[in-house]
Amino acid sequence: MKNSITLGTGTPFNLDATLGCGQAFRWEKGADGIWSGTAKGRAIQIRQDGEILSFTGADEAFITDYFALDLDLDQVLFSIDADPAIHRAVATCRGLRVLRQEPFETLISYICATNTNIPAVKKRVRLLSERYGTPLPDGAYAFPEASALAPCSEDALRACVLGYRAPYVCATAQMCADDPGWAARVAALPYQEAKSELLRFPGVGPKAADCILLFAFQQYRAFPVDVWIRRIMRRTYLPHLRERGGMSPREYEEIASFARQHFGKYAGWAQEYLYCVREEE
DNA sequence: GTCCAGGACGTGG
DNA sequence: CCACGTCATGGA
Repeated sequence: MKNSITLGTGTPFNLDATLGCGQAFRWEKGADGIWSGTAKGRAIQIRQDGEILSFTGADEAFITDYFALDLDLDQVLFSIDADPAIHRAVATCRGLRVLRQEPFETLISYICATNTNIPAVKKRVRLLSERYGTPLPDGAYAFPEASALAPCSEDALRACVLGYRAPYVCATAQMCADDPGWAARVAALPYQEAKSELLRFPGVGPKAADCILLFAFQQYRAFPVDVWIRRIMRRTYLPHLRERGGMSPREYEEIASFARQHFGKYAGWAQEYLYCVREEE
């Protein structure tokens, strides 16, 4: 590995938890302990040995930014540590960090992530990249630009096993290609307005919008509620919620606003720690 | 085979 | 406002 960063004791970091928790879909861990993946047009390999982070394909500034190593994690964890349940999650996954991902990739990825499971999302994103992304070293492919995805037919996208999501990806990619400033505009807005902007994209509902805001726009009050998080929140904090069933917009907002009140302005980080330790039953 | 998954959308009440 | 059915796909 060409480059390295030595993490101080004041910079807790857990590479496995960060790349394995399902926030990014383009990383794989090899048997040698090395994670291989792509981010923002780079093919990167990275491994962690205690305080030593070794990597190729990017410089120290890029790695520091992508993994948010410049953020005071201890202060974040202290602020969300509101009860025994989140305390346990933090103890288990300590060092998990919310990435700073690329907006268009995050937007399309979370449209592909509706009503499905993580392995299937990874396959869709991989196929989109291999077929419409720029080749990178070592047989990797960058996630395609909006201008590369926009001309695709619905059938071509359906062939990337997008299923019924194909027309959503098609229409959203065209909107982005026609409006290259969309991400900069969203980045400049406060949470609620930014969320309203994202909800204009076909295939983006409340949950996907919150994921995009959390993972690509550093809107840390965003609290995505999927079936896992709903289950955890019902079991731990909101026992009056129905046992199961779909989530109405009202219930989604009830859960998310409770989380913001309970965990504070870094509720999204709490969400990632809870999601990381999710269990069946 | 059945059930479920990082849900969103259209329709009818 | 709400409830409900539907939408492909793959893994358990």
